[in-house]
Amino acid sequence: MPKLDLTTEEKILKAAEAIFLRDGYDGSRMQDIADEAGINKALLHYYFRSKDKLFEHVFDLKIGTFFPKADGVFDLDIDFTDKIGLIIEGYINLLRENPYLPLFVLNTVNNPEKSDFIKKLPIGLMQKIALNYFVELQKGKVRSINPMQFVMSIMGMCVFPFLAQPILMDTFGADKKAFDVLMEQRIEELKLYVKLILTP
Amino acid sequence: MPKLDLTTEEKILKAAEAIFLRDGYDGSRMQDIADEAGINKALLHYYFRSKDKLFEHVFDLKIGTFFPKADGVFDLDIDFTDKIGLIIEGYINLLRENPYLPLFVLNTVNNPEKSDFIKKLPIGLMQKIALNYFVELQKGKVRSINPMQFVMSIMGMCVFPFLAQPILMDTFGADKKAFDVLMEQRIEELKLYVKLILTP
DNA sequence: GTCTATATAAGGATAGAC
DNA sequence: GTCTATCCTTATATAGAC
Repeated sequence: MPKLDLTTEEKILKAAEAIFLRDGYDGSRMQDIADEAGINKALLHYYFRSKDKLFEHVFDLKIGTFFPKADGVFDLDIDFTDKIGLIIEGYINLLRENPYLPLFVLNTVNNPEKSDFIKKLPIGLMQKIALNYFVELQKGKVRSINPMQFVMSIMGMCVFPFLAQPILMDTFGADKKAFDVLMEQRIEELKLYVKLILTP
Repeated sequence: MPKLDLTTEEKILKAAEAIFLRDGYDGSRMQDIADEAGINKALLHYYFRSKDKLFEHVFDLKIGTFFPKADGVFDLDIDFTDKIGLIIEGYINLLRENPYLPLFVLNTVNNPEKSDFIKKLPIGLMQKIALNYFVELQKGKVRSINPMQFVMSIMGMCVFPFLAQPILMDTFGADKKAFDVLMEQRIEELKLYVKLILTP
């Protein structure tokens, strides 16, 4: 796959992203990245000095998309339940574009040598959801639950199918297309679950 | 940590499990496993021939615990909702004992070179849940949802916190003990969610 | 900036003594 | 069965020509 209109640095980052996300940090070879980029190994070091540094660049570029992006949602004049629904919809659609991202991030933060990468994660939305939940609870518009447990549940329900994609595809005899359809349908299913959980 | 009352083979398997689960296949070194077992590298090969073979032994030993074990549950004379509740309780308690297991399994099945390990997964319970769900649906005792999506959701809600444990501990400023308490509380929270989702 | 060639180290696997 | 010493391949990283 030629990327002739990109600068060398862009070619490297794009290739590194593909390889690191597919094979993980330990499983990736600088040679594989060079091949994917259509250049040679030495250039990787010329641009990024080391495998570690290259990895960190890739991580920084992708990290913004591990948590759902939904900054404007809480300014909308709709029910809290519908706001959560919009976040879920945006998140699943984002994961459909980046199916390998969750495993990549979770491996990184679970790697004892890379645990300080946790600090890079944008966890603001998680806290924002919990905060807004309490406001709604005061108004008596949502059931009394544990907001941390709720947020973990939302993320788990959105992320897990992508982590387990190979298992699910094998179990259901599905291909990539069928899996994607399943994820598209999942949006409405999860919106329903959220409504049932939150409605008092 | 000495394990003097174990046979050498047991010592190796125990050490290999610890290292493979912590560092993953690619991140693990035969030397690390030997050190952990208190023996030398050569013995690993004497007993298991290769790193690949050793890994497969560890995988086979642990794989039974990736999916919840709950064979007897469906014979009990209780509501379907309560059966699911028992499965969740058993599963989360199992994960509390094996917090690294989900990432280990998911990495393995997502590894292009180990994708045939998927065949080893005991997915029987997943199908059993879906099957029993349809029976209950006929009786009108549960809401009409998509059972596959539901099963994925249950697993995601149970498993995700353990995958994201380092993030959660950092975010909440919690230590291992506090995290474990959070997971214990999670059992009842998830039982509530299931009840709200399934009750017509 | 980009390449080829090479240094240096790490890691899996084996040989052979005990 | 267990050890030390070593082989051999692979991988990161650098040197130096163009």
